[in-house]
Amino acid sequence: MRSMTTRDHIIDAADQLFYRQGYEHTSFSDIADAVQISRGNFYYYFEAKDKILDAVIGLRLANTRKMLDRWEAEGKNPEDRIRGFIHILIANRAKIKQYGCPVGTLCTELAKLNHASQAEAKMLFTLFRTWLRKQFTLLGHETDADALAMHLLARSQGVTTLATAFHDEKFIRREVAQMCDWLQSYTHSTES
Amino acid sequence: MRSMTTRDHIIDAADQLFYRQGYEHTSFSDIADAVQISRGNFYYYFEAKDKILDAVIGLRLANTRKMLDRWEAEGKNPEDRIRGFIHILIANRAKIKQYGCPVGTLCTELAKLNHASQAEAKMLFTLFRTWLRKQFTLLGHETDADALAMHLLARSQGVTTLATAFHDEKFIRREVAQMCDWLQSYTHSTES
DNA sequence: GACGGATTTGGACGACCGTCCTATTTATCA
DNA sequence: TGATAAATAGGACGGTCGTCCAAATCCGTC
Repeated sequence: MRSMTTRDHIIDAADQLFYRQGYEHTSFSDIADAVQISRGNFYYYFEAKDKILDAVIGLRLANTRKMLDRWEAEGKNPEDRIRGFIHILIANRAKIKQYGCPVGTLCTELAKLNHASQAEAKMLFTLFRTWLRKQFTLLGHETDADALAMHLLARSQGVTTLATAFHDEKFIRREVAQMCDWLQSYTHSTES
Repeated sequence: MRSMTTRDHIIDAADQLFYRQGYEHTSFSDIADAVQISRGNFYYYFEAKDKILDAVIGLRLANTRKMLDRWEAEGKNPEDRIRGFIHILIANRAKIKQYGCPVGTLCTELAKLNHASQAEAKMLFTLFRTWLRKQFTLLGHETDADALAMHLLARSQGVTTLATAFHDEKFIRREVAQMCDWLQSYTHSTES
């Protein structure tokens, strides 16, 4: 269907604009300009702005799930997979320096707007949390797997916030190395 | 001067509203309602919205400096002082759960708006960074004092982001305890 | 009590917002 | 090809935004 294509284009454009400019600061005109459709045509696909946000979150959830599944398939062992997670900071360092983490910044913005879709956005975090918890469980840390997952998530989030504020790429690399060390010490300390 | 009082009231109200709702999402009407003045009176004190933001940042800078000076005077030793920094997470846990960190969220928002006052907002982070660096230097970690300061800042920021997303107070306490452990291991490992 | 500057008021302004509506174009298929 | 539906265009709408301004009010001073 061609309509699906247009709809997807809208969601894609909104996804990027919400990330770069924030949800509220992005207007219909911004999205319409990016997709090259008229502003009015918009309501043929979405009845309100909130619905686009929900669609964008849905897209991100789907993409995140796909990515985590891929990591699950490609990573040789839990340690490698977690290291893969840590390294998104480096892979996305350019965008992170400019706009921060797409998940963290969206959740923070929605919290300030007291927006109805906070729960859906939080689900993005939950996806990573659950996945990381699983990896730590596989590493033999059943009892504190969730705490370790949250700890790693927090470390990553903190790095993105400061990297954005200071536009510091070396800082990202340094912290990533430290997180990998932390991970390694954790995986080996229980092996011995 | 009575005019100073009104001006200060405006800045105070804007400070709180910017924190709770975000800068862009806060309108002149919101501030005027909070201060109980007419919307038009606003421009007698500030020629544009940007100027209020600058004033708010200036207020936060002054308050932060005062706080850091107080910590400097009250803390018995560098370790105690850093522990004091870590514990703001617990002292402000209620607000953090709702709105995140005032510094981090402002910097992130301004980055997305590509706002001219990004540098001033970043200075808030620099204040903490410099202060922490000094404490770590006093602890005998001259060479990596700045890296340790940034590390601790990042850890704190990450905790605030996740605490806001998950509204989890226990998580804050757990991470604070961990950060204190981390600090302690750092202070004692070089003493021996 | 009258003057004059400081302060405050409330509304006007243009611009943009999200939303909605009605033509018009495009595609589908009997 | 003509009828029908899907898709698009573009402007109208009410509201709110930041901004500006002229009039009204306050208040210390002579």
